[in-house]
Amino acid sequence: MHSSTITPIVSAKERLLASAGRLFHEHGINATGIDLVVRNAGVAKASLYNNFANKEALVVAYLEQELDGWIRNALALDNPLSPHRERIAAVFEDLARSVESNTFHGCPFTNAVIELPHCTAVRTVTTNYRAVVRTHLANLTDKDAASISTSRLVLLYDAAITAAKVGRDAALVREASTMAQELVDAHNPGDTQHGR
Amino acid sequence: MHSSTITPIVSAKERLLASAGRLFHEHGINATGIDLVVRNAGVAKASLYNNFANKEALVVAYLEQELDGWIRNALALDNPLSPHRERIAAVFEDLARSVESNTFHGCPFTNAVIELPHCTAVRTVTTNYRAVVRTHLANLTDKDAASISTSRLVLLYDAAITAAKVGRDAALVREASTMAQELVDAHNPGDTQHGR
DNA sequence: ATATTACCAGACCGATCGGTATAGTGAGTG
DNA sequence: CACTCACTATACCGATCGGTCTGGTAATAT
Repeated sequence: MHSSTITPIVSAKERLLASAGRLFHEHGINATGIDLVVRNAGVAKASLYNNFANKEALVVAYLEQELDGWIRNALALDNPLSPHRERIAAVFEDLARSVESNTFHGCPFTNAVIELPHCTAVRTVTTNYRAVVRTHLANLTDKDAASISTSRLVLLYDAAITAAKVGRDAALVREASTMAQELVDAHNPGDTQHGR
Repeated sequence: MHSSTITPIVSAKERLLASAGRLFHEHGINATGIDLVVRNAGVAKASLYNNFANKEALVVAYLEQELDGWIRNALALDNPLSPHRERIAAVFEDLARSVESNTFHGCPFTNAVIELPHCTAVRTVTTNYRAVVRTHLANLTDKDAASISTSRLVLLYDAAITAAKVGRDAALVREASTMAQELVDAHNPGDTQHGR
């Protein structure tokens, strides 16, 4: 296929992924039937099975898309010239904002693992996601990814998401943010330290 | 009904709740059909609908049973004569053990909220559960339930559970435990303080 | 001109879902 | 004895599930 190919404005595959992204995330994976995904995408059912082997493959593609989005968002939020504590705070602040605007429906990976506890493909993508989060948090503090304080940041991020989704408590999210900043401060007594 | 009534060794309702407890928790609520619950309980389908209005009512009863079990377990684990930090550590240690023995399938309330995001009855029981947890953690440190450090303990408990279920990482659970103990120590400089 | 490709519309499939209805059993009570 | 009550067993219901199949259209490639 050459670059001159026009094809539809957006391909059936893209529309399906966009539809799956909305529906799976807002209403859950098991509660979202294939027919609904297809109708919502404005696409023929056959187009789904031309692009994905089955529903599970669609779910995995959806999660990979979410992982990609997480990375993009994380990089967009980060200012490498800011002090460590501010870079960390930005991560939590983004979460707190989405809780308050009621656009938060939980971590797509956690939700997927809970909805499909025996699906190994889901576990694999989720493991990738968690590694990415850990690495990113480590980068924000210029710490080795294996360090104890990185584990603590991961824990606080887990906590904030659960408190947001299950507890519906933005104050808890902000408290987690405070804890994370204190953690960074404790390891960087010089305060206004900068990233790479 | 007099006390002389024998009835079956265990009633159909009890067997249904036991069956639901196992299946909902291990395989998820949506993945567990009514027929399976009934068969696993060794009970007639009609007996289910004689005791519960519908599946949702069974789910709520299951969660109430889990809440009851959580409280009983928490009290059994607690030694009010131990120092605060040990009382807190016991909560996390119990969690870490169940992760390592692969008997941990996540928080039933978190799982239910994610599986049935639009069910208000599930939200209600879950809110109760979270209040119970908060109060218990506050009691373990003799702190006012509204205090900041109680919020932090709640966050660390959320974190430990998520790290266990999604991250499958007992080391993270233990790290959360350490953080909780440090938190208690910081607020109780006299160390070997005792409860009520 | 022809073959291929990507797509749409929708009928259709067997399986399973939550839930109901029918019929019968066995122990406890008046 | 008749009656109730909790229970079992199973057939059945409409709806929906994930997935397949047929048939047709429009654009591209050779």
